[in-house]
Amino acid sequence: MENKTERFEKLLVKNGLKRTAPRLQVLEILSGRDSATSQPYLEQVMGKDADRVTLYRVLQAFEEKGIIHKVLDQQGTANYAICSDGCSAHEHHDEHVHFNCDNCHKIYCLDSVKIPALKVPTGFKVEHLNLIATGLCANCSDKVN
Amino acid sequence: MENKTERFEKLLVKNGLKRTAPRLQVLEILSGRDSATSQPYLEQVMGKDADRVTLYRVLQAFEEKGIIHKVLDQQGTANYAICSDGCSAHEHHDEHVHFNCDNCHKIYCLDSVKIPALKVPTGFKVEHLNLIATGLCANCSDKVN
DNA sequence: CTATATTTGCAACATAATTGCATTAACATG
DNA sequence: CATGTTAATGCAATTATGTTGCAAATATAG
Repeated sequence: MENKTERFEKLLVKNGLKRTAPRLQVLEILSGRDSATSQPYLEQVMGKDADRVTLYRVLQAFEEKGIIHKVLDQQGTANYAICSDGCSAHEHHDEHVHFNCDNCHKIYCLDSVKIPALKVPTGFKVEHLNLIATGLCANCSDKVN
Repeated sequence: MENKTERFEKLLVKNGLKRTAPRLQVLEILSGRDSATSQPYLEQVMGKDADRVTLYRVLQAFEEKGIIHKVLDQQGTANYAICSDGCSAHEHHDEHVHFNCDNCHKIYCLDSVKIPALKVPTGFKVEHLNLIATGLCANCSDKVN
């Protein structure tokens, strides 16, 4: 099996980004979680390993290259998840539903749930659809009920 | 025909809010626009008529009472629109699609477009759905093409 | 008109994001 | 593997955004 870090390094190179510590660290963290990761959380986990500004820039670069995608939760906080294959600098294909749990506040990418096509008024040209469901995730609905 | 300001005053009273200048002004501005209005825009338009803090509080009060609803655009900026009838302090019924124009950045409430029901993985309990479409609005797709 | 409770505006504070720039590190090249 | 070039980082300073406490002002019930 291919080494994870190795995969990340290739991913960076493929996108013309240098293989630096903060970038690899961000990829490690994001890949180790089952839900999207908030900017504040990343900041906290990275601690003094990287400057706050660097984190902003890493995330921005990754998003531009299509390595990660941003999801805003109901509070407007940015959350990031690694894109599935098929995203690129010019096109994001993250049109799956996101689920924002009211209890644990995690954001899940429901890759299996596609957003249904939509009929909009004449004149409007839909480019992307962004659907966020809120409620209780599988974990929390167990615990709460 | 009933006077607009009069209607707003009733709306405030009905919700136990006092009929103050900043509140009426916010309602005037919001009602005079065909799309949701961003917090920064409101701040700018109100200028020195009301303090920034007052605006925050007015918007917060209105949202709590179900007079307006908040929509976050793709940048995470708060935008506000007057609720259609049927919203109250305890329940918002703004589950229509919002359209965020990439060109003019306006946010339209597509009241006529309902969000289709969704099939989510076992365990997830959906409470609310929030669908934002991006692309070109009717105005801009005219001009651009 | 007056008493009372809300609401406002100000000031201070707290948090989040952005920019410019000098230093450092990656890596292509010879 | 030394080194020049370019990209990336970290720091400091700035700007933007949001929050809190409190005194003064104002809406409205009586």
